[in-house]
Amino acid sequence: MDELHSAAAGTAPTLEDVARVAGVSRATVSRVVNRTRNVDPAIQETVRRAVAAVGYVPNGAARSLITRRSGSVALVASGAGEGQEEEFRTRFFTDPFFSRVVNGVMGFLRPRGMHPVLMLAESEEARDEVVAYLRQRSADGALVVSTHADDPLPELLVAAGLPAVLFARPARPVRIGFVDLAHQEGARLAADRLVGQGCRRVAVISGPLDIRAARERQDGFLEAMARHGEPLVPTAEGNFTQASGEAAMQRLLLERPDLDGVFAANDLMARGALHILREHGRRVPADVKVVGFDDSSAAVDSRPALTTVRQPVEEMAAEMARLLLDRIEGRVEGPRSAVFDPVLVVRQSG
Amino acid sequence: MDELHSAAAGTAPTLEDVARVAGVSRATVSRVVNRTRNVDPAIQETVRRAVAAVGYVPNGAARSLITRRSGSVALVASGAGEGQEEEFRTRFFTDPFFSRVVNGVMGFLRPRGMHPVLMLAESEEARDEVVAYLRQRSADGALVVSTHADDPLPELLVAAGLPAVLFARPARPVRIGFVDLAHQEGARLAADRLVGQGCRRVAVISGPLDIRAARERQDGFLEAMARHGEPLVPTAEGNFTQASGEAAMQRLLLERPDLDGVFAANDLMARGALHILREHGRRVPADVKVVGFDDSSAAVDSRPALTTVRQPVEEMAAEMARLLLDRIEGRVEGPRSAVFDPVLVVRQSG
DNA sequence: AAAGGGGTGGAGAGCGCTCTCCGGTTCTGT
DNA sequence: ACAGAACCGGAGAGCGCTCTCCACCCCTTT
Repeated sequence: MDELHSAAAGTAPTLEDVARVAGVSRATVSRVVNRTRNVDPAIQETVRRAVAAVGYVPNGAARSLITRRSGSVALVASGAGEGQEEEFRTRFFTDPFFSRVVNGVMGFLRPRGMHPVLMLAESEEARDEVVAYLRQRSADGALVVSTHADDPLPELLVAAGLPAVLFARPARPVRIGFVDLAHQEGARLAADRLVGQGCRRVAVISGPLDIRAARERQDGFLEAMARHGEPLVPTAEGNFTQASGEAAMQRLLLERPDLDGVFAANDLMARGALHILREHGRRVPADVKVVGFDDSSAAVDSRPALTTVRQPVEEMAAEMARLLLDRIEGRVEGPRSAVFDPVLVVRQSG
Repeated sequence: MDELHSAAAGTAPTLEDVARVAGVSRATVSRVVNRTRNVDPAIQETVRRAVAAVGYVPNGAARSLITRRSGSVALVASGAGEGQEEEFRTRFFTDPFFSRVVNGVMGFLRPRGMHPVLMLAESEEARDEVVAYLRQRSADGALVVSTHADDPLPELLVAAGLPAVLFARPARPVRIGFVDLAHQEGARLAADRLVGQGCRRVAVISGPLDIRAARERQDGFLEAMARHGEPLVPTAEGNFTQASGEAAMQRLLLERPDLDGVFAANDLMARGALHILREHGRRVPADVKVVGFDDSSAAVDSRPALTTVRQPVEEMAAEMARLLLDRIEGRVEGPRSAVFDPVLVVRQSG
């Protein structure tokens, strides 16, 4: 009640107010509130009562002015080539990948009292804003989900001495931490599966080859197929959207009408392939087997449900957050990284 | 170069440093940086040069300590009944709805130099944290995406006198702004469409009926069907996930094997219905017509693509952000709201 | 019993910024 | 030509907090 009253009074109570009510000094109240030093239990109780009475909540700005910590981290969606900003945004937000990253990051940050601030860095202006935001200490560090190979943001952050961790290994070697997946290994799992299921004429729907992960998935797959004695595998490039997967599948069917296996570099494109295959009268998995990548919600939602290579995005995002907090809180010095192992998840499509 | 140098020196330059280099007072630098009052052009130039030379970026905490603005707003996913926290999170993050809200909110906030901080309020503890976060002025207001009817968060925010706007009209009348859709009207569009396409035996897959929007969509549909002389329409309740839509469709087919039209309260459930219908040998739209709701990415991705009722989530989210900023910046006094009109989007499924 | 040590509360100095005043200069009006 | 207004830069007070000292008390040690 008092709380509401003082809130309605328009002027939020300060440490000073609590101190006056409790009959102690500002410093003592601060110590009780932050559990920063031993305080006489009786006084502690008095202070807590006073805090409750006036409805005190510490002012974040005043606190972070001196602690030099904001309690939040920037979660940055970075990438996009020149003039593709709009496309980047819609693609990024439509992909289940985004939600999974957010979910994983929040799962880690929340119990630690930290919060993610969403930012986009799809243009030079936006990148500068991200750097400025961090430099003005509005966030303690950055989690960067970088898609494009030649994204300049990681290097900008490193140059400015700002704590940052990437999702995906940077294209050029930069002194920065990251989490990543063993994409090639994942692609190998897909290849082994298709071959193991008796496929002899397989094809690949790749992601944009200027994205490292997309290239690694393709390379890993082709390499594994070569080892299986199939050096000639037709490929078609998509951009990780379902529509692009559909288009790629169309092209592959034209090129190789008798194909009996498809590896798509993500589930969304695999789902597109499924649609096209059905339209062309191919039964999956009877006539053609399809293996996706990611194990996103799209894999479960597809009919037939997708056999896919699991990328543990939530765990990776959580680890990314952990690496960043370790940096921020000074537990580690140099950049640290973690590479996760993919797992094959067998469902109906292959 | 200087910029990098001073950054590397570990101690960020302050207004004082810029003032010294420029040979003016702190106040003048502040005025130039903030364009807050006219300053002699020559001095402006000198100051700007000094700012660039030392690589100055204003400290956010110090600034917001005095301006009482943080430059960010909380974007809160609120709801979840007792003990359903986990389910709430996965459902929320899997639904394309979430991404669309984020996209719309960012589109509006970004040009205005504001940033969304993601928060979850699926438990009492989490709700208190959200309120505390706002009371400590770490965010200037809250955008609340509330799913559950008896969500206490809106009232908590109002009671604390905090600026907030909801996505969806609150269940109980609360003095708070919101954006919403004319759900009943949207459902009517769906009913008219199905009847207009010759459907005589239609069924409804509804959302969770303790969610206001879900109930309105169902009520609106049933009412419209009654007006069309079809008072008896079988319904099955889902929870807005594809899996629940599949289960609901199964039940409806059992109850009414001869149905020729289905209205699903969102696209995800409609997609589930599509799958079940195909498994049961029903052709869409030849045998059964299906109309969804939302016009999310799921509508476009489905085969056949969904005829659906468009909810302009991005625009609504942007409007929600606009209403909040109006409140924060004191342009309006009381809570203001906006209700959007749905539009029928015709594709293949109905 | 005197000296030393650990624990606890208070005083006070800032963190880096904005903003109100104030004094000085230049412009306007009569 | 002179009063008054308009304009512009500087000084200085604080926003609300944390944190370093310092003073004090009580307990231990010789």
